[in-house]
Amino acid sequence: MASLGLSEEVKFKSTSGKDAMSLIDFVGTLRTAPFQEFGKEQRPDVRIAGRFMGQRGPFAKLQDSDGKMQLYMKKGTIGTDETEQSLNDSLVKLLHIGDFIGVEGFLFSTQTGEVTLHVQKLTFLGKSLRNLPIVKTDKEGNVHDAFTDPELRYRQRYVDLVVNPHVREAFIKRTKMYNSIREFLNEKGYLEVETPILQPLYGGAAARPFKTHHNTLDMTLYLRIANELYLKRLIVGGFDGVYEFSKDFRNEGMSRFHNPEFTQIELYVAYKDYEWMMNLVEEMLEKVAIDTNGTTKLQVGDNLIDFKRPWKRFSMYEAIEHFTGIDISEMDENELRATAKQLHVPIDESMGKGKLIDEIFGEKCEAQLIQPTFITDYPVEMSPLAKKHRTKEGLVERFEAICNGKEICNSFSELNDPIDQRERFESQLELGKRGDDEAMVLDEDFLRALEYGMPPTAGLGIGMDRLAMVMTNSNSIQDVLFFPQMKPESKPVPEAEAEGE
RNA sequence: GAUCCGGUAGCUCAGCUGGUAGAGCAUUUGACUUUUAAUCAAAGGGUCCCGGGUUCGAACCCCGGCCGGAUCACCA
Repeated sequence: MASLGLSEEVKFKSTSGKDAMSLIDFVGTLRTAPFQEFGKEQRPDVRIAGRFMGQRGPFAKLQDSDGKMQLYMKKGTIGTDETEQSLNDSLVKLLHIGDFIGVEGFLFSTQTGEVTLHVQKLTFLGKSLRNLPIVKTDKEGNVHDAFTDPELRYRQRYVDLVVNPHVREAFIKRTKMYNSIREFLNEKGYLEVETPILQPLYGGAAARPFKTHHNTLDMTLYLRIANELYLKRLIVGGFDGVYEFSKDFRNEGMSRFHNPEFTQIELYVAYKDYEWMMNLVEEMLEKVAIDTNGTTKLQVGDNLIDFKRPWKRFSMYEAIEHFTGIDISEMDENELRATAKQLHVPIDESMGKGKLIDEIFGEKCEAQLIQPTFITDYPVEMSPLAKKHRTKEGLVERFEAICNGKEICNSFSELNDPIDQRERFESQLELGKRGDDEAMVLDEDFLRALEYGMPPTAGLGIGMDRLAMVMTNSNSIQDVLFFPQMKPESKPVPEAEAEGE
């Protein structure tokens, strides 16, 4: 904590007559970025504002949202008369790392060639009472005293963002990713929509929900686990293409790939199928890679991943045969069970045919798919909302894109046969009765919507956090969420409370 | 939920076999008005995560707990 009292600082400011420059003057005025390409000649009347980030002799660093700029604050030169100069010299001595100041002066290039603002006017704008961790980088690019403790970084993201430029860059990339997708979909004429987060029935995925209660209606509501069923209602309503960036909530385990709240984009387009959607995904994610990183080739961990079209496509059976040498396409449940055992895939007795196939794939194939790859044609048991395959018995028209060993999207030709959909829900209910707590619940209103008729539709869901991890080369979902979920800090009981009321 | 690792100054970390709590940066004061992580000098700064236990003596050993990370499990 700074020993300099805040009141002292404020008093100083109020007596120094430095309010002449209004705050408005710093809003929307020049930032540091335009000056980084500065040449040799001086450039007058430059005004910037930001955090004071330390001083050595007359040279100081100012940091704003674009980066850092050097200031030259020579004693006795800031201000128009001696009184002001003397006050400013005192103010400079009182500055603390993290304080906000506004400065005005002329730009010049120092002996070492660094673009520097020679400060002629100085305005105090805000006080920092806490010591920011000082991260320094030397000529070789080595980082000293980095602010690295993950717990502190996540709990105090504001500090992380101030002192770790790579962190803010990752979040800027995340936003670019959203913008890129919006631009792509809007250009195709699809409508960005919003649907309920509080839902009386949770559907569209298999997951345990968060449950809450509405007082006035006196009813249970769930935080959505997906928005699929609502977007399809909109397709029934006549929109040709709708999408939503959807914050979804799943009351399940946490890991470096799972946060209880996360974001998916879901897209539904009428009169299309999953083949068409595969092409859209390739085109869109290639663009996203370029828009976020300037290239289709991204270094992710140890892997160089190339989003350039076209991507490899495997059916799930082909993928399993490719990685295990076993053709399971004609096997019944008992043969699949034997095969899983032979491959040392952990299984249990409750697993049906579809689950066994999915398990073999997940265990033997998924992690080995590094380059973006489409896996198509999933078992019908795993996909109660997907349309049955037009030629392959027991399968649905579904694909996932796998990248860096993880699923990044899921898509199918949507089931638009209301009778089939009712049967699928009913078999989900059967699974539920047999103890599958992930089985979907039957949504009568959704079925009613389908009964009015839904055009053939292609649907897509992309895990935005997973995609952001790839696009920013992040190892944990926490690195692409500003405020990842954490347990509360344990606080010592304040003394006032300990003394009683 | 399981296993492993970690928690010491604002930050990054040392701390040996259990024996007075340490460094660098940051902060404060003074000098310096210069450059480019780190000028010099001095000073201040600690619930060693919490609670028990063992011991003459615990940051260190033991037990329990809290928080975090990794891996696994779970999660289509």
